[in-house]
Amino acid sequence: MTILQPVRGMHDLLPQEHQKFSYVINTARQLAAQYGFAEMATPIMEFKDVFKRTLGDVSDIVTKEMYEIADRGDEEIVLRPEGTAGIVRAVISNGLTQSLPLKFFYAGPMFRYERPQKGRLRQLHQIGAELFGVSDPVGDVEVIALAFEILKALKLSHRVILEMNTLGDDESRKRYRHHLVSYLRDHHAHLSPESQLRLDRNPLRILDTKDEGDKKILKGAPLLTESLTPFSQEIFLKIQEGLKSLQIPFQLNPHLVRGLDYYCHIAFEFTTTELGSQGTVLAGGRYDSLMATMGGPSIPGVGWAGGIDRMAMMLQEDPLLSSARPLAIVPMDEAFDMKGLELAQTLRKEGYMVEMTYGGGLGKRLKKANKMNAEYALILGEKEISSYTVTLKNLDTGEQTQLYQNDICHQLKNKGVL
RNA sequence: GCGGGUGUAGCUCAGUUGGUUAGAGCGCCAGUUUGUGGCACUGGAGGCCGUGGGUUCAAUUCCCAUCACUCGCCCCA
Repeated sequence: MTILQPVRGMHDLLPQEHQKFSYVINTARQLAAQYGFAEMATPIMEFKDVFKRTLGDVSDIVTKEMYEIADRGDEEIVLRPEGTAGIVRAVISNGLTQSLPLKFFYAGPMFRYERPQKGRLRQLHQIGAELFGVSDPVGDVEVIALAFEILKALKLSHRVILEMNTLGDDESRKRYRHHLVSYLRDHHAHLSPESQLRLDRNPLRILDTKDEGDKKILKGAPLLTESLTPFSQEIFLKIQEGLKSLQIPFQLNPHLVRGLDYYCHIAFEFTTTELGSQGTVLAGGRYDSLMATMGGPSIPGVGWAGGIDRMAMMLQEDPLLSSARPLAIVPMDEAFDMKGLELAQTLRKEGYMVEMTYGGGLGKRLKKANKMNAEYALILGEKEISSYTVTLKNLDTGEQTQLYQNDICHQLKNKGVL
């Protein structure tokens, strides 16, 4: 038990859980396609630089949460901690920027060296969508709409809240940072130690502190909205109007921020209270300067990433998820097993879900058929073989009928067995 | 990375004020039923009491460490 443990923060996805995973991914995949987001996949490993450039040298993700791989060469290689940087890198390295806009969807594992908790694994899984080359707020709305529809399709939309804020353009943010820092400096002594640190490094991050003392101080702090340029204000209003006209509910949260410099304008998060402190289910924003920061052309982008693990956890026992009931092939003796498997193959070709039963006599095999939740059993014994028939038994009612082996699919359909 | 909690059968959990063979329910296997399952009854298998060390005549129980999980912080999806 001890030695055979998985690596810390890595989980096995057993069938029951995997089913939920697949359900989340497939639902998202299907909707993304409908919205014109083309699925792509980038490598799980990237040069460290890809993330250093995009996430910045100071962010926690880069400074302490990356899995670095000992490469045989001297390259600094890491397991990707998030998806956007890899997509942007791929867009640049493959020269995809010739025809815009670009819309991409992805799903896959990410790795962060954090202390594990429920809903926070070291190997986490995300779905994500990115839209490049559209600076119009309608693009933001479309991207958010996709996220909302996915959550809705998963029946989670009424259990999450969409919180939104704007970070404005560079000028707005610069102005605001100045106001905020000068306000907080006056209260420096009363701030929490974390916030005191962030005051120099990343003052905007103080806004979403969980420290009660900090929160009190922040009540009197200047708001970002007050520093917004008219242009930034207009953009934010357009997004809000767009969401309203698509009937996507949202709440403004002036304290919602992003720590990274390339983020601008909209920042949004779908959050829940059902998962304890790991409440963010899906989050995103606009990152107009990211592509240029990485050394590509200056192309605006907006996108989001959603936590599959967290969404799967919120999924109720959905009847859609419970697997369909198979037909069970029940040879009465091992001598008829091969005959049974042939029958199984015939039926599978017609699209039936068929399970073989192995070992034991009729009683034991029916028991097994029952356990696999089969609706019908197809029994093959001495009598059946000699008369070229199969006994069809309804395992719910116990009712039995004889079918001819020839053209069995047709007879099954006549019996209403689909 | 910081602080708290937990770790006994496949699962959910009792229990041992330190003392021979550690229990229950569910699940699993078998039998009652060798051409008829579910239900019922009877029986059975399954535990280095997370791991390592210490204290002790004796540790699953007490102490320390460690690993994993978990709650909060940090951070984030």
